[in-house]
Amino acid sequence: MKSLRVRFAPSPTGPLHMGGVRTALYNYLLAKKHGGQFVLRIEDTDQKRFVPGAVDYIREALEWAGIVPDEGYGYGGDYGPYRQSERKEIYDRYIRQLLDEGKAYYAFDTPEELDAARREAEKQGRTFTYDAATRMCMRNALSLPAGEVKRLLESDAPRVVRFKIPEGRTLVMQDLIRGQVRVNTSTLDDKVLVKSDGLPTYHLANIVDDRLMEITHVIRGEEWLPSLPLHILLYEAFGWQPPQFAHLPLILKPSGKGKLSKRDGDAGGFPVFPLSWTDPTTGKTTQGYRETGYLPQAFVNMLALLGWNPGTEQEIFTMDELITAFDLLRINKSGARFDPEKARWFQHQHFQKLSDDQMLELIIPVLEKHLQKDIRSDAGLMDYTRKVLALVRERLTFPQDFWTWTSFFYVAPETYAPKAVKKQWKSQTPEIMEQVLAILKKVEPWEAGTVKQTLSDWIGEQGLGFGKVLQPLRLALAGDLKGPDLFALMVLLGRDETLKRIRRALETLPG
RNA sequence: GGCCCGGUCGUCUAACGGCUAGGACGCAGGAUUUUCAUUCCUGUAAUCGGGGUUCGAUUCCCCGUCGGGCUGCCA
Repeated sequence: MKSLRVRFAPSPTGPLHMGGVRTALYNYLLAKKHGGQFVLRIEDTDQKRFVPGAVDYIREALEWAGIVPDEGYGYGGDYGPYRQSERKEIYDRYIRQLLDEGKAYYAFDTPEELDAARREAEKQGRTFTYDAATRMCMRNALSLPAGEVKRLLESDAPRVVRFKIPEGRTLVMQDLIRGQVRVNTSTLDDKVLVKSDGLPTYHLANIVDDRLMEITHVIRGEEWLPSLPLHILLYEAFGWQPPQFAHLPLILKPSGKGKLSKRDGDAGGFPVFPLSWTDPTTGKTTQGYRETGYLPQAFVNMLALLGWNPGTEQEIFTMDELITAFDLLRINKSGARFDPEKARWFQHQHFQKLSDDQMLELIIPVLEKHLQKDIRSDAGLMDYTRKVLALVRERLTFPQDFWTWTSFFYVAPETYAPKAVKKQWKSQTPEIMEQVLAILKKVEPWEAGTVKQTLSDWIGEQGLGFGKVLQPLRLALAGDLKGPDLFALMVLLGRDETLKRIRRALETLPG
């Protein structure tokens, strides 16, 4: 049995967008599910749009997400080269064949002439199409006298090769996601197959490569659906059996109209790229999911469920579980609006699945950044951090959250949240704190249980109410009215530090 | 404009032509807690419109409408 082969074929015109990662992911999942191969091919036939660094970005992004190609550019394989700019001779051979068989023809119209034709048609309220109805009025090998064509071909006159679309046929095509798609070939135009620079356009290169690389399933974005008839016709022109096609729905903006773009991320404060990207011309950096703190498994899980569902109520998946559950037929037909809130939720779920040690590993760099010192070599600090982490781990979504919840475990507060002070530091508070100070000085042993018991008993005796004592105490220790268990905080800080912080609050805050 | 593809809670989605249209995110309320957060419970809210086919339509067909894509010597 022939093995299933799929490919992801991005164009290196910039950073890979999350929609591109999803396309790669679906290809990968299908390949892994059926023991097939996932191929990475670089479609760089447009040299004008080539962006340095984009190819490396694509590979790094895929690897980060765990979508590792089995073969392709940078991964080896028997079907190379996997970069279209290195395959010109191959395309030349196939285009020669179409030319010889009269299925394609040379055209000499300049960009200016084509522009003029388009404007002219527009004036009459139509759209210009280079097709059976108009091609005899243009300058090409079909309309010009043979001698003139010969002269032009021998000169250095720019020329392109166009595909001669057969007229008046109804094409009935099969799409794995959409079912039957019908199109009449008369609505198609004679697409350029080879540009004046001698390189093929996407359409020709794509068909030839998919054939030569023995691709069995083409899974790509819906924006390619309009060119499916052309591709089918090309396979037919070569006498080849086309692969199976699946056109994925688009990822749409969280709100408003249209498909998700870089701008939406800037405006909505969420990433649209897997990794950060620095534009080589402007030098501007755009944050990626990785740098925002997303776990690759969360990113992948979120992406997988955007347009696909397992048919069960399971939402949290590992890559292996996705591979098992994945099915092309359960991909939706309609575009999916991206929801940044749900992305956060996936991240929270996956972050919580981490072991204490895994979480610690991610938190250490955050801590090092804030404390400006090496943590790993300080066994005491490592041990302390483990204890702090245990207190706050369930409220973390991103590694960076650790510091916002625990800075006061490491650094004494220098200021106190004004709103909290106003609400909890009343006129009788200093007096209460003085007594708390006295009690804490002699509590033995310095353990959460005893401290809590002693303080609670005292509060009961005084008839004060927990809030009146514990809230200002928290304020003194943490600088704000938030955080984990107060007694755990005191024990971890140690008696000296606890007393010190209370005294400082008494000196600083209004008496 | 032309061609093509879509339309179930605000969002992601489930539902052999047959239960009260289910789940998740979000939001609201409640419980727990010394606080914030987490967690748990409850609530919230949908089949685009009109025609058909059928005993019965979210589901099938047609029309309209809305949304999206394409309409380059880009991919």
